[in-house]
Amino acid sequence: MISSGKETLKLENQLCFRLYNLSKSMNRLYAPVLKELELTYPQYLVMLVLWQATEPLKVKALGEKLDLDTGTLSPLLKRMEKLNLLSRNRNKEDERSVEIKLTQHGQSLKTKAEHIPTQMFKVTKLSIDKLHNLNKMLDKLSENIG
Amino acid sequence: MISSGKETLKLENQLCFRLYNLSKSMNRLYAPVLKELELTYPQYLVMLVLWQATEPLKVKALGEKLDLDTGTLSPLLKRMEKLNLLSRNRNKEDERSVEIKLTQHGQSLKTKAEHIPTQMFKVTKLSIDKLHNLNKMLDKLSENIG
DNA sequence: TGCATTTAAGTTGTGCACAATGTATATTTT
DNA sequence: AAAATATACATTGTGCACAACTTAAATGCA
Repeated sequence: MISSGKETLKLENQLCFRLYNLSKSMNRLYAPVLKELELTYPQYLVMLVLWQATEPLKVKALGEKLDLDTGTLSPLLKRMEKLNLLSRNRNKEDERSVEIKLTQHGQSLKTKAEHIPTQMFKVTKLSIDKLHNLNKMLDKLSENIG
Repeated sequence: MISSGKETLKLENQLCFRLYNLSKSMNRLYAPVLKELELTYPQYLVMLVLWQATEPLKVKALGEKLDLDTGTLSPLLKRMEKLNLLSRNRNKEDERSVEIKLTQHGQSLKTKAEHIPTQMFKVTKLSIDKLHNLNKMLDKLSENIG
């Protein structure tokens, strides 16, 4: 039962705590694998977006895809530029925006990353059906609270 | 299909990205509600543990329940002590350990927090059955990767 | 055209997470 | 009992997240 009783304040009953812990667990799971590419987890997410992109992406577009604001993205992208993963250039047509492009090094990392999703899927020990089902439930939840 | 093909590196296909985003969304959902109690989300989790506890908890025990190490907990608990939420005292029997106890103020906040789980449950727009089902799937995943 | 408004990034400050290391106390081993 | 090991917590340093604010360029409109 869901009511304002004794049980509701128990840590173990909180969906948010499960998501918080799973997110941390995932991070820890990815960290050693990504270390081989010298990437942090958020940097990996940026790379995922850029590897898919067919043209330079503005910071704003990146932020929308990753649900991150410039307060997070600006320093993150600066660090990635320093690591020679990408370039940041002011758009000539609109000097407000900055275009993010992979460097050759950044592009070349894609090959080394291609095994990661499969490897991680195996670690979850989920069947493909269960994964799809879970994804669907999480998407629905995202839609409801996002 | 799961294989090392084109699709696997797509951001939208990553379970980890869903969890990462949902965790952030949850945080944002809780932030304004917790602000009324002057708590951050991790501080709220600490309070959930302490509100349930029948005796003072050692930092280590708290860390195990929350899956946080002392590098995170020590400064977090210090901030909470400063906010007059809890006290930190060296154990007389074992000077290595530190006992965490709620202050009266910390204890009194429990009443003000009692509406939060129910309120948050409503926001998710999930049925109780679906919530239980999702919780079960997430616990299973936790067990597999944790 | 001039000025207010909007838009795109960047900056500042706070609070986590966590790896790596340090410090002090307790326990175990010899 | 002395030395080695283990335990509990703290500290340092890096990298996010995000709120709040700033800066500069583009757009809208009187």
